[in-house]
Amino acid sequence: MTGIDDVARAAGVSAATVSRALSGRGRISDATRARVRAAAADLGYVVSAAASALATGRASNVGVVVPLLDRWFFANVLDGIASRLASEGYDMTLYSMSDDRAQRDGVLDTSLRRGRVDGLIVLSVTLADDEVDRMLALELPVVGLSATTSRFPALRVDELAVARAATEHLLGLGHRRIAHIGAGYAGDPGLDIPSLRRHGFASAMADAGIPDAPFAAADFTIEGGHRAALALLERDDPPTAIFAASDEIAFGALFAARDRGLDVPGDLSVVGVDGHEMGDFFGLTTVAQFPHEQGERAADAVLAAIDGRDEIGDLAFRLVERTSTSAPRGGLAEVAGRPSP
Amino acid sequence: MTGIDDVARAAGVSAATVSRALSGRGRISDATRARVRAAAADLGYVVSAAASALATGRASNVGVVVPLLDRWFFANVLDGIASRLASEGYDMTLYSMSDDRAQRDGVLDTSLRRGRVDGLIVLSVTLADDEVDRMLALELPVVGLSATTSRFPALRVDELAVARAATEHLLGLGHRRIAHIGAGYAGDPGLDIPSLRRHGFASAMADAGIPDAPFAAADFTIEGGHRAALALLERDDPPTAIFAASDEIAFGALFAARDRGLDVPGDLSVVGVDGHEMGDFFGLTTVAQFPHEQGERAADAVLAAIDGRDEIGDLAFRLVERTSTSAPRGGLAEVAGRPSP
DNA sequence: CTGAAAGCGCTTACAG
DNA sequence: CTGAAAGCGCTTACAG
Repeated sequence: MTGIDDVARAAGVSAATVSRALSGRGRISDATRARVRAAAADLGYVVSAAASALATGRASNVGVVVPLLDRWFFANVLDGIASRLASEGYDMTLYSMSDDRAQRDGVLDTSLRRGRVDGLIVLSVTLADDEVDRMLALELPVVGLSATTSRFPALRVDELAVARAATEHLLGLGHRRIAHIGAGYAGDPGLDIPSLRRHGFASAMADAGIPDAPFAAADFTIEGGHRAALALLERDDPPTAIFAASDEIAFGALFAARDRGLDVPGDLSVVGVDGHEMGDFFGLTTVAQFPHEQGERAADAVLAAIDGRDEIGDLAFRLVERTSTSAPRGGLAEVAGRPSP
Repeated sequence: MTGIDDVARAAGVSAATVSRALSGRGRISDATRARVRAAAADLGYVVSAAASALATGRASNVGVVVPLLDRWFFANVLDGIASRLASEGYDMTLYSMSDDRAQRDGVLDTSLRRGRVDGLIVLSVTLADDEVDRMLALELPVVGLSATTSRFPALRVDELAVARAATEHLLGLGHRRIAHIGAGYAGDPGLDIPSLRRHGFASAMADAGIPDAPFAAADFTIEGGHRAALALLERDDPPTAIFAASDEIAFGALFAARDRGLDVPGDLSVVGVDGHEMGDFFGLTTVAQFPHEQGERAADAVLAAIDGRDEIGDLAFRLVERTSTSAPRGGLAEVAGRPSP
């Protein structure tokens, strides 16, 4: 491999000067800098990551702690992180935290302690308190993305507002019998996403004068949504609209409507959350989140944190109206300028 | 940060001995080894990646070159790679090769040349010849996964056999009017996956005495499959079965059948390829591949290559029969023991 | 089996 | 603006 001395020789300067020319740090004449850079490009020389890291204490590498690495959403987040990091000259190494105890310990107690990274992005992994302790003990800048703990800074979307946006969209169309499919109150109700969405739904409904809006529990899958929606549709007063806590749940609800011979949106309106890549095909109205952009934001935030700056803030979302929602059949939709009684 | 000298002091030995005890290399008494390891565990000491890499020339890190990091399949492959690598003490850093020219150059000419990795796994990125040149110039062990070049070793599934399995499943059920939806002949027909699948289909049909089986082109999406299937179903002699080159295409075909009021599998059988996570919900018969296992195999293969060994071989696939395929209505299915005329 | 010492390839005060 | 030299934290022949 060609090293710094080869470049120094080719450019007729010392290794120190090569280092300065390439890193941009320290004063150096424009002429020498140009000569050195040309020589380096010529020889295809690139600074060794290990030597540079050892000498400076900076690894130019960011770790990303991910849950089961197999969800559509996370893959998109990763892509966003990677693209932003790359443009700043950082690499990205992945640490996957599954449910396997030994594996998690390995990540926290060994992998992450090797000093390979300058900072950490933690995607929404659910961490036990002692795991957070160990992560903080690393003394590394940490940025969470929808983290389920508040012990390190995290980018979040305002999930209460997300749920309100979906619910108010339905209310605005004239629906009153609106049901929610999601998960029950699980972890910290102030941070747990399913809890926040359910809470946002309930409070939007209450504000509209509908205190006990129906709820059905489901895990975040098509199957779960399908089953829950079927149950909801069998009630004596079936809902005219469903707010599903995720797009996959919503897909399940859409299938349930077809199975029951219901027209969407004529008989049943459905709105989801996520912006799933298949949503367009299903014509699903949804509150889209932007995983790729979230990844970029997270990358910017760690880089800022590594730099001692703070770039924590709220993440965007947007209601995307498609064909799965409309006014209820025979419903009294509010018409602009003619307020309902 | 606690360093090797702290451990040496605590254990009452030299740094050299600590290094030997922790790495397992070099002779050392059982007693000292135990004492050193205890001291290290006590202090939470872990060898610095940078220092170790610089001293040994080994980074204990594998690079994974990935295409647009946003497909379900790749996410699963990555998960497989990560889990296997982690258990061998290796980290995994990702290099994403999008369509952006500058970004690809950055990966090939800079990131990968930093010496951060001991080996490379290349997921099915389509590489230009000069890009392959530059990758080989790295002089790193490289293992491809379904690579579109034969200039480095790669793990592959026998795509001809995959297509035959799907087609023969349909033929065995008694279908004769079988259509294929896939992509046209694109790259190297001997390596390009869509081409191989189409070719496998055509040859299985030809072997069954059906030379010019219908084909419709589509990109590998639900929309593409939907459109192509609709076209196929409008023919004078619509197919009784469709072999789709991917599960997403197959989903599109399933939707097309519903749109046309066709019963699946009564009026139309559909078989896909992939083992998509939603396949079960759709009841889709498919030729499943195993992305997680593929990832593990790829990890094993680079590790072997780093070690100078060869572990290249074929990847598994399996026909998974669900409810989207059956004998054609009124078709003359072969009955066991009663061969058809 | 164990230690002292050189060396891995850079970076950065320190001089000049 | 530029160079000589020490140092980053390990590993590994070389002695003993």
